[in-house]
Amino acid sequence: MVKKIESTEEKIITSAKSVFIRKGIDGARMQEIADEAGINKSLLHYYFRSKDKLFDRVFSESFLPVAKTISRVFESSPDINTLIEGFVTNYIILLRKNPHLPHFILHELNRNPERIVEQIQSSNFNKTRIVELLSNDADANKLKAFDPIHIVVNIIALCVFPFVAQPILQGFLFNDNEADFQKFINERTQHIIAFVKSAIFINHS
Amino acid sequence: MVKKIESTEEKIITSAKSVFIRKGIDGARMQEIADEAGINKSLLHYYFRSKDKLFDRVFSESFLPVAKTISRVFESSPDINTLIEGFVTNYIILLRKNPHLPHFILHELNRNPERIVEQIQSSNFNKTRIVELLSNDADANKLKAFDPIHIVVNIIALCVFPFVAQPILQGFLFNDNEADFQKFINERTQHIIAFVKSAIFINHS
DNA sequence: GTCTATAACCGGATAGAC
DNA sequence: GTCTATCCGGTTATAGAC
Repeated sequence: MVKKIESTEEKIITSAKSVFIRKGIDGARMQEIADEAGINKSLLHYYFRSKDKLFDRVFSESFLPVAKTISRVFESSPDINTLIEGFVTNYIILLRKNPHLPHFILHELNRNPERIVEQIQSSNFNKTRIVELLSNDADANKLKAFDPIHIVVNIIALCVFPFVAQPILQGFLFNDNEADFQKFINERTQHIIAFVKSAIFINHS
Repeated sequence: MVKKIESTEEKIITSAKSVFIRKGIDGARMQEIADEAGINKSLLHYYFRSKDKLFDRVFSESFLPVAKTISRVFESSPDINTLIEGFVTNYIILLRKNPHLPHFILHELNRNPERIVEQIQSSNFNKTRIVELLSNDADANKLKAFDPIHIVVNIIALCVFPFVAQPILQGFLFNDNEADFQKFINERTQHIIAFVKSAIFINHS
């Protein structure tokens, strides 16, 4: 592992990500971002001019990898089985690396939906792909007659929700035991794949 | 419908709910709450002393009905079928009435988990109930061998996620067409019930 | 590019008249 | 109980030296 020397700009982005994701744009303080980056507060303005512009940069850089990952799996899967396994596996890996990302994105989306309309467009996500895949297998009588759109939402919901709701699940279900929650997350990929297949395939073992 | 005359205190609570739920505690402005209630800003402090205390009141009043609804269904269901149907039906009704509530609760939970530990306790939610129900039917060989905890999380995720992610789903999947999204939500109760049953029951039609 | 000092602003909270 | 006026702390943003 090479000890990477970060430029000032990179240091700012790194710490800004950390602070914005934890506190949201309103809760974040420029001072805290500066402190965490080990630089002076006014340098933030020198590099990014305003809090809003810094936030925009952080949001894009956070959102894009997620959209890319989803998009890539959807594009490259030849059948519905591969799609489910690939999507859940890769998405959970991504979420484990960035557990607070879904909450951050959902929060800022709700606060300011316009901010990311163009981000969605630019990620050229092809939603018809899964509909195609599901339709093919449905024609072959292997699938139950569920609406493909609901199935897509289900798969994403099953992956994302535990991360968004970590505090409440940990409190309610695991008596605030973080280790038990992590164990739960570790089992999650296999569980979701089995659960979804069991739901949608006819005569699934 | 009786035209209810709200006291000043009630008017404040009503508008504070609306503003806090839309903006979060950090984004909310006392001035905006006062404007929406049609009263003077300093009256907020006369009635609730501080923004934090006002927020606490709003949060309890928002969170409790949700906890109560969940708790009631869990307690009163004699078997797993009734539980799934009752839970999904009642929960979606609740969410349709308060579409921004999940996002609000999840956001404030992430920002400040301690704030509601006591709320969770006071709702005396009995999590062992569903485990019992699932274990009984599992013994009777009617159920597949899924971990009950995952199933509980799955059901909640399938209900809650579309509401938390409304802007992103509407943008991605429905080309920003609100009516299409509402149609999707209308189908949701029946879909989730069918999907979950199909996943967990052996030889489900 | 980086720092110190400070301006400009905003928002929660209070004082006090009515 | 309700209002107007004001305070005061904190936060973003800028000016200017180095």
